[in-house]
Amino acid sequence: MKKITVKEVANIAGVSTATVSRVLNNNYPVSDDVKTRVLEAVKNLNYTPNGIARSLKSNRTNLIGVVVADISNSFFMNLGKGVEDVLEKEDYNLIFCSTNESAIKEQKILNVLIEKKVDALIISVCDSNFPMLETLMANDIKVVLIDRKLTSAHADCIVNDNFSGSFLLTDYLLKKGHTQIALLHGNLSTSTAQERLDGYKSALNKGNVPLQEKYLLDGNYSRQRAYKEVEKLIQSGNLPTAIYCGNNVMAEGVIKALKDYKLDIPQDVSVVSFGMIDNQELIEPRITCLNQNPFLMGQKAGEIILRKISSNEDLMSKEVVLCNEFIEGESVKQINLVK
Amino acid sequence: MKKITVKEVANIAGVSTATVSRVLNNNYPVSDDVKTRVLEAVKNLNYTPNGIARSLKSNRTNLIGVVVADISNSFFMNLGKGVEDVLEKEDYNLIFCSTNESAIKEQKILNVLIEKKVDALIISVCDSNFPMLETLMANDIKVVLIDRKLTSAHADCIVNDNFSGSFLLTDYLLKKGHTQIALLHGNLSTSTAQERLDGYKSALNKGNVPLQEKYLLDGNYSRQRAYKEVEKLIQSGNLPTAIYCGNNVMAEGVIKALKDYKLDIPQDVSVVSFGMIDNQELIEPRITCLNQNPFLMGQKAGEIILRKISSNEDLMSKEVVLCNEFIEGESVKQINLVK
DNA sequence: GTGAAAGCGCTAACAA
DNA sequence: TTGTTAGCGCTTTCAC
Repeated sequence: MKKITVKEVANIAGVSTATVSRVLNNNYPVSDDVKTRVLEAVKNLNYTPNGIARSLKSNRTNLIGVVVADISNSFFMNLGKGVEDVLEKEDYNLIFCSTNESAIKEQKILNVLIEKKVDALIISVCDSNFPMLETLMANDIKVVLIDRKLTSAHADCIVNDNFSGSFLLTDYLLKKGHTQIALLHGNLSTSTAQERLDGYKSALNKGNVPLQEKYLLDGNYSRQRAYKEVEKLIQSGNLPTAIYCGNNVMAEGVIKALKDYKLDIPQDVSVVSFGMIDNQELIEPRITCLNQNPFLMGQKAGEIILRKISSNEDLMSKEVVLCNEFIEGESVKQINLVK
Repeated sequence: MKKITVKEVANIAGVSTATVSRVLNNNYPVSDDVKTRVLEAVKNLNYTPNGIARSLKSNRTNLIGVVVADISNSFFMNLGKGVEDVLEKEDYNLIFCSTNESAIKEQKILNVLIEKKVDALIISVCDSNFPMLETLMANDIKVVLIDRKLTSAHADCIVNDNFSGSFLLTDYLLKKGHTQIALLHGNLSTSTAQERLDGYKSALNKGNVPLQEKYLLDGNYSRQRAYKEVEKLIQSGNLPTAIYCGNNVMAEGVIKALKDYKLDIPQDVSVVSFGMIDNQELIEPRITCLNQNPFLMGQKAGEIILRKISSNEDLMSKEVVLCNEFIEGESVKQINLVK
């Protein structure tokens, strides 16, 4: 199998390689006669240009890295779909990568993506301290942070209003009479987990409900960990009246654990979740939650990327904060207050 | 920002570019002295090799295209994770693409992937007639078909035992006394939908139950379409005693529709599904289904890809058929037979 | 309007 | 063990 290159096409069409390129890119005047001859040759030879060679010249790959914590979490999946929705129209291709919340894996992935010369990177960092940002920028890779932001550095980012959302959920539980509220939080080195923790604390504080260390549980944004933490609560006899799940997958783990231990939601334990679980509408009881919009997040990220790529000037970096929708289900019991 | 290349590194280290390359690739003898000098320079300059240039030379990109029908279907998502599980160890990166069951979109995606010079392609074709196969092979791209196979051409593929699985599910319904069984099938130009239809027909035939055209519903593997088809059944008063859902997402649509119309599963209608829905274990009643193993499918595909890439000889093309696990839930009612 | 030729950054054959 | 150089396939400047 012989490889077909511009050279072959040029030979067949009886023109130079430069002309072939001009016809294909349609960016310089070419006589109609020559044009048709070239296009004919292209067709006959079934020629496809080599994108790699092109990239080497142009310094653009049309590849965008999308790095998230957990590719099997539908939240990140939908986020990716949002990005794709915007970028595919512009003929970009996405490389999806999953860090599994490991900074080491993240580091490795980023190095590969730098080598691959992705034009831009959309990343959900697994630590709010992110030294690689400079390296990426030094390599002329546009970066947009998504869902999770950094403590210091200024970079474009799209995030949720985690603090307010968390405050709202906690406050809702308080209003329903709960004071024994466990927070199953994610990896605290992420801004999302940290801000949700802050919102929780703030609501408790406002409600004059003391914070109890035993109710701060680290679920590491993992279904399994969440399951185990609930198991521990049950076995220790420390069951709170409500569990606030820090994200969708942990909520799934919690619901499964309660189900397995024959505890009823909300009769035995109330449950709320930051983020909606898969097939939420098919599950009884409906879980009261904050519905994020990862697809929209992805779209916004895609749009920013496009803007950054096209306008080469350094735009002011921008923080987009998306609001969440509160969905009231039947997963929280009204507790009678003992006055 | 100056771009760092082998040249810079060579200059700083006081050696030739060839030597730098040799040190980096560690494939030719280099004196220890030189080696340390080069590595030092690499470190100081914070040099990362340009993978594009490398690819142009080596004719390998370490990029694998994964083309599926619907990236938001967890079945394909898990399939992708399986592929990644095997290939990431070998430093391959995946480009995920979604055809949305459109042959036109598929065509476009494939052309892009050819240009991008992916080393291999894992694809769930949206039509069992797949003329692009030749073009791909002509471009020296290794191809593995996944989940769906072709009518004619011989290509490596990993598929499910759709016929037997479908027969089993249908037969199960028959044994439970059902004779009015609607099949909500997918796009019949795919082998999966076709084989499942065949299995359904075959079981009916064996059970001496006549096939009823009105119960062959095209859901096009879409949640919305499935929902609408059920709505139509309900409104027309033609409700069968059982609905067999041709895949997981259609099952979701069906359950949602029945729920919205206040029809009880299994009291009013029985439901079975080819493929397990998301959070199946949290949903009441448990849906009787065939549990596929998309992750394993993905792994197998990854393994075949690796084998094809490393051994350059043309191996016999191979068809791997995976079996499914039957999971009995409580979504099918026993119907008393009128003798 | 078209061709010749340089060069993107890297690797490998050949020389030394 | 190390350096020189050609060339991967394409685009684009410069000349005609």
